[in-house]
Amino acid sequence: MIKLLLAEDQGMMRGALALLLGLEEDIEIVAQVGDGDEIVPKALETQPDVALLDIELPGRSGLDAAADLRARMPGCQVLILTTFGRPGYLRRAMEAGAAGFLVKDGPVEDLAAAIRRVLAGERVIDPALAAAALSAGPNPLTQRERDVLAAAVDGATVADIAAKVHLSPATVRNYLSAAIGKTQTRNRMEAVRAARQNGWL
Amino acid sequence: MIKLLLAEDQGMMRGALALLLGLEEDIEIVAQVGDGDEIVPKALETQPDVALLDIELPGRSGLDAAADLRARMPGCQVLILTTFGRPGYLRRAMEAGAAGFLVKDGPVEDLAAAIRRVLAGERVIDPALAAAALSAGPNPLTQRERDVLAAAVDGATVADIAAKVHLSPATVRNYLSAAIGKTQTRNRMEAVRAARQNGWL
DNA sequence: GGCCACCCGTGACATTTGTCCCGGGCCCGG
DNA sequence: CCGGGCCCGGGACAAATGTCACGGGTGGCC
Repeated sequence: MIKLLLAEDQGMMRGALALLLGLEEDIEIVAQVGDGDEIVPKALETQPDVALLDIELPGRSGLDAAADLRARMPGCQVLILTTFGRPGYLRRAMEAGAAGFLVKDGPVEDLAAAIRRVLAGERVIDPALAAAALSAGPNPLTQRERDVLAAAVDGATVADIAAKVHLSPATVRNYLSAAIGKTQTRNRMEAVRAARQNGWL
Repeated sequence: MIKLLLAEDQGMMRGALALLLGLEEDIEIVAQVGDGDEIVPKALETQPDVALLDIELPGRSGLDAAADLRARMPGCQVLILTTFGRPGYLRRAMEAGAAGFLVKDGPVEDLAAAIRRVLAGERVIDPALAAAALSAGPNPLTQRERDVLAAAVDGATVADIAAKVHLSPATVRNYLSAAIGKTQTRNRMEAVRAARQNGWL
């Protein structure tokens, strides 16, 4: 019996997946969570064999939780299930020690199969996605550039960003300019878009 | 037996819901589509009793399709199922003649129940959402303001927008200014954000 | 007909944004 | 020790953006 932890914020999706996977004879859902902060505690409590994690969750990101989980429960395999097949996400998932990476676009049938393969020690990754991740190259943005860009997401002015990140306005503009240059874009908004698209955030 | 059409772009979600609803004794899925343009043709072909529609789809929006469907198949009830409980979405869904509006956050159990209630002639709407939709008031943006704002989503410059909408750059700036004023925001990005948040698009 | 809302455009203006060049500090690797 | 990277700031300048006032056109409504 494969013991499974399911982390997914959308109630309907979580419920549907739980029911679905529960129908499989060899799978048992031992925990369901809708918040990233609950993943590790619940896992330690219920000792699942596989953790199926969404990336974008309230609280901690599924990727953060994955790294933690690998460190604290090496026997538990991590399978990432996400809406967005962003190259940077895949890269970070691999660095966090995930064994597999699925996008929610694919057919449901893949899911149970992937869980079994992951438990058997295989790696499960969409080949097209892997190619995209490799061709995209690593994240060119520096830590501060990411911070500033992240603070600029919803139309904040330079002053707003400066306040949020505790920096001088002048410095903020310098970082923004650098980020715009590295992303090969023409302004803040495009830079944010490009960074998110690639999973650089 | 309730004949159901299911429109949802995420393969995994669509598959999971289909399997799930298929387990109900009184529900039969007669069609599954992942593209907004396929909704009406498929419905005409399969004659469902209820259409379960996502809003954000490739091709036509689920809301557009809903209006069409109501006009061409008055006997088919429309149930909107969406990730985002935006006031404007709910409003538009009602105007399009939808009988129900569910968000994907809720529990799966609600779904089958909602389908049956809708078929019985009831309206299914989250009360909190209804209140929000009423308090938000109607869409204050004019057609052109929406167009311009929509063209500005991903960081396009004034020149880009002007080209996309076939207007003078000066005019574009005026419309943007008006939209910013009406949304009570400080710049393009915030205006776009506010408009999307409210479902004004 | 007058009023009003929306459409489309111009010109002028202040502010914001993006760029470049310049400092200084820190730490790491050669 | 000397680069080179990242961190943090300042100043100056051109370009883009947001605002305002102003034209004219259309069409609906009273």
